[in-house]
Amino acid sequence: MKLATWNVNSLTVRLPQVLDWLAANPVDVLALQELKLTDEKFPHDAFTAAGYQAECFGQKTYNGVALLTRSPMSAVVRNIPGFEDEMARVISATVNGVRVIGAYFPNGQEPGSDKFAYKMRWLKALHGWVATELLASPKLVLMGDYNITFDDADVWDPVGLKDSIHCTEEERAHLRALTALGLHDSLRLFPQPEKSYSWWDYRDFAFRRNRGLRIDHILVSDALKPSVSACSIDKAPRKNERPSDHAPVTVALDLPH
DNA sequence: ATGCCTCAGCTCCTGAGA
Repeated sequence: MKLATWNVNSLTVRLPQVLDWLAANPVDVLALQELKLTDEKFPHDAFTAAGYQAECFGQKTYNGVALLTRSPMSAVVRNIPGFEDEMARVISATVNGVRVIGAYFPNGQEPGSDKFAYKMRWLKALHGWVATELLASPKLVLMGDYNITFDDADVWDPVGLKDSIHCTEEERAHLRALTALGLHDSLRLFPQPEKSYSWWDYRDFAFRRNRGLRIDHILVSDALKPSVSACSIDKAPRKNERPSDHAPVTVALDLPH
């Protein structure tokens, strides 16, 4: 079973690239973030033709998430139950016995801002909910655009960006609280190239200079960890014309069928 | 550096992203 996550920064603009990527990378599950479109505009037909069913949670202009799967989904849940939120950031479903959560974590803008405070509240709510989910569904994958780096290895300029958004100790403490639930950073279970990032600013030739951050993650639960056989970041779509600023991340699980 | 790109929308500028 292969799963992937990709912040596409407008599905309207990126749909052809998503279809191309799926054709070349026929994963079983793809979590999408930043659709930037409403449910009525979600391209169900295009994904059906590509062999995927979709559950979407759209929103106008900002946010919006979806899950694409080859097998049927059950128990689809939108956002974090019990956490009032105007923004469409989370969609979860059970696929082939695995609980899959796709999430677009808040950006936070700047430490000390209202948006940062919202990010902290959201992270706390996510933690409580995921803890409950793990009890009911030990085989769980939490993947998406976390908008948080784990440590300096995830940052192209750890000195210059120290304590800036995505790199603060407060954000990282929330990320560690998630891993403390028994979740594992899939990418670091395997050797990776030096300076592996999943996002690069559109400006200043950041991709060409590999000035990026690793903020898109796939966390797998204790129960799934022994079955993880690979995890990688696919930089190829970032080289497309009109790319998303994020690259997809893929994980492979060896699960009995 | 109040910049740099990119996207959506009450679209020819602004807000937000990260």
